[in-house]
Amino acid sequence: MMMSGGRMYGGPNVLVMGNENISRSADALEALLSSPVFNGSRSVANLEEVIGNVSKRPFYNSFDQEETGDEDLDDCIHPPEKKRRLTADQVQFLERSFEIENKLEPERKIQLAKDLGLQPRQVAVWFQNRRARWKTKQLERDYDILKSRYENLRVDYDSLLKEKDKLRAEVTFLTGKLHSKDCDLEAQTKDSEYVDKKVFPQPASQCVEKFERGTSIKDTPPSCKHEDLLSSGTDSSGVLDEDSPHHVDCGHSSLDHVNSHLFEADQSDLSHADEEEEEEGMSEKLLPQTYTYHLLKVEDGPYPDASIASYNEMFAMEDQVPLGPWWD
DNA sequence: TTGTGTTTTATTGCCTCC
DNA sequence: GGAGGCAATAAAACACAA
Repeated sequence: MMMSGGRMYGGPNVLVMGNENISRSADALEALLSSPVFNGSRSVANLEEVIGNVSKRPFYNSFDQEETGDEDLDDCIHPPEKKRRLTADQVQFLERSFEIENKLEPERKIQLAKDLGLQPRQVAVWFQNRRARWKTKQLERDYDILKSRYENLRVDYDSLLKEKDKLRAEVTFLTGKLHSKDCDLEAQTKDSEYVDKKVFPQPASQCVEKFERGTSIKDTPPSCKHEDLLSSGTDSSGVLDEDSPHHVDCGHSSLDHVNSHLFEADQSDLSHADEEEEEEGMSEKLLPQTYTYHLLKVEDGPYPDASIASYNEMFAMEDQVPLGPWWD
């Protein structure tokens, strides 16, 4: 006999009717109704009405077994029966009932118990355990659904990542292509512009100097550094030797033959330019856009600082997306 | 046959609701 | 405070490989 929280339960098939031991009135009523005294001739007629084909096998747990008051007394003296499983028919009936409604009202419980030849308490316990099993299954289903969704998202993410890399490579490729084209075009433009018109906005030395002081270039490419450009062919005043092959645009031979002309440009333009620079504090502004472009491209590509920053940011941000199974 | 893992039935203790 | 639900757990029943 076990007591808990004011409740009293007999063994699986043992019922003790002592009122002082039954604290749950409903259980007491159920016990009374389930007892052989009140329900000794219980049949499965109602069950047959509902499911049609019911085994005529006697239910192990029913009280249809021949019992007498003496046997009840024996149950008090002898250890209780071991628990027995419900028959397939009982389980089937309970399952159908559960499908209709997974909660059990007292009337329904008593009716089911009657129909199945069980104690109401057994029916209640079966429903309780059945709800627990259903909940577990439901959790498993939910888990599978979430896992499946996660896998789908992961696949999507991976393909997007690949696409991103592909696009990035394409950008790099096209950028390089654009570069070389622009450089060639530039060279041609300069050839025709400076050679034909004999116009140059400022001396190359000034040009380089402005780059050094400029705000848009963090590091002048090593091969195009101020020192490199001035190391040979410059006099103490920083004026380039007219015979020296100085290439602002590194590696472009098309400009080689005009350099001497370019670096001999009138210094008067420079003084004016300096004034402008002082006024606006913008060294780049005084440089021909093409020079800016060429010096930048050597190391950073053809992007102004802002563009480079945003470009890098754009890709860096995506690379930081954490990914990992949430259930690990 | 037996050891072991799984399923089913039942109990216990706690909690919420009325 | 009683009734009933639920989570955790015990224990019997069952399945199955070795």
